[in-house]
Amino acid sequence: MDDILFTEEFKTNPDKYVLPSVAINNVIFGFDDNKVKVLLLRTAYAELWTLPGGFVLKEDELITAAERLLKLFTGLDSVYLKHFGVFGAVNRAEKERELFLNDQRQDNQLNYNFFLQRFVVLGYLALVQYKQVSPLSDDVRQCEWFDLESVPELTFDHNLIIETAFRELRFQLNYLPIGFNLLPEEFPLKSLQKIYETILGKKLDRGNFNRKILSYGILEKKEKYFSGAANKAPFMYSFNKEQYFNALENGLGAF
Amino acid sequence: MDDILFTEEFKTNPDKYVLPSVAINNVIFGFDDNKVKVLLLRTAYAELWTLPGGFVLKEDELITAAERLLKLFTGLDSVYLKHFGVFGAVNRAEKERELFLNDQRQDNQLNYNFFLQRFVVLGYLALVQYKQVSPLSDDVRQCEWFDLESVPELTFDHNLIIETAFRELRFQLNYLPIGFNLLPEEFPLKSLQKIYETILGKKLDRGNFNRKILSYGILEKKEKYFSGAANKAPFMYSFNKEQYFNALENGLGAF
DNA sequence: TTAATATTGAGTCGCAATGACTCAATAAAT
DNA sequence: ATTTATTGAGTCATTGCGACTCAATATTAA
Repeated sequence: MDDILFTEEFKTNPDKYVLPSVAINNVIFGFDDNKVKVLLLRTAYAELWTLPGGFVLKEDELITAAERLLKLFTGLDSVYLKHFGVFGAVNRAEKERELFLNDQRQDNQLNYNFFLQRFVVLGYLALVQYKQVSPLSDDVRQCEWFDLESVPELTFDHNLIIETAFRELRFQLNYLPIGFNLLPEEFPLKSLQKIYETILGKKLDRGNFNRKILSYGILEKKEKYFSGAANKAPFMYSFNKEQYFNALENGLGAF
Repeated sequence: MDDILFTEEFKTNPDKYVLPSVAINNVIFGFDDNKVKVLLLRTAYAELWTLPGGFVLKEDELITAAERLLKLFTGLDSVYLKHFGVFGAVNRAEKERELFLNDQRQDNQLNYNFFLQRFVVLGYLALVQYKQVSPLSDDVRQCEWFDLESVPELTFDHNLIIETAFRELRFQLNYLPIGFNLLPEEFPLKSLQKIYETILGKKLDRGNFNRKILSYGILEKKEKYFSGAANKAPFMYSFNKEQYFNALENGLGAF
């Protein structure tokens, strides 16, 4: 249970339950409306938004901890989740030190002392299907999707963490299950193309893109249609899971 | 100073000086005699070898801690050094738990309790010029180069850490300053080719390799010669640092 | 002096992939 | 009927790559 974090017992005795000075932050990417999205969390203590995150319970494997947090904030399990970097700058809590000074409410102090410690943050990158996520929303915490291009100023060094995660995403574009994890079960080819275009930051030629992506033999054409627009309905496709992961091993070649 | 680690004061009070439950291990790669080498450390407490490593002093940046350790074990600073993974499995100290039980010397016990804690290890990968390294050797600790293919069983999960580092090395071959950091200032083209062949695990055609590597315009031909063998002396080359790092940004294309 | 050895330069050849195109047929909504 | 975007099926020139060959050169050892 993550919610040990919100008990009095944890606040007075955190090192009994979690690995000291180690924290986890998840950069959760989604894709919708032709834009890369990232899931952020409204903090209780300030106007700043923050990355969903938490700590490693003593009995948890690292990846288990990351999965537990992902589940907490999105409701999902078994999605793509991968460590991509560490963040432990000495001064990464400077901003918070000031913010907390301005909030003298007694019952927050214990928490503040805990959060102002120096942590080594393990960054985990998640790729999820936008529509499947139920962003956490309870009395204290609310999650919301943001366009990657309009992420506001965040707590700690979280802006840096997101930048790093996205650079990793771009770098590994041909080695990560990008489409597979970001798109729903069935999708038109253009959606996949848009993902590549967005991440690469450049336009791709439809014919060439289709020629190439289909040549891998990882897609299956469906008979179903998508409707609603004033044009011919595009064919839907789905990934052949087995062949897809097979092909990823060797990389999909560069776009 | 790293050697705080060897004082009584540190042994009784480690959390005062270093970040608790965080450790660093360096996988230090060199290249000599057409083989990839890795620097290992003889442990005081057992026959097993181990990866050079240590802890993060409270005032250290993470990379500073990794650099400090690299310096301690190799005598070098300012080489290529990069985080490549975390290792924090719950059971990663199982092997040591048994080993330590067999050594009941009183003055080792404090140390043992410290090392048997659960740590999250930050893996750093270093590329160094083999000949420039002065492997640490003092009363307690001795470093030695091992061929990557004949690394013995190591402490903890260090074999896994090395495997992961090498996979990263191969994966990033065209994006890392491989040759630049592994080779001496001047070298014959064949040496560079051998590095690529060794890391990729396959033979490359000389003509094609030279054609490609020279096409990047990152190498400068020197007039000097290398002698000693019963054949025409090869030309020596050196990297044009500026153009090299420029080209790396975009990757060197795949071999 | 000669033989053995590995480096070097300068190519060829065919194949596959890529990027930039074009043209026309099709289906769906207004 | 008109507008719109999807779709299929191409072309074409360029580039890069892998697998080659052939001959000249420098060096050491016999």
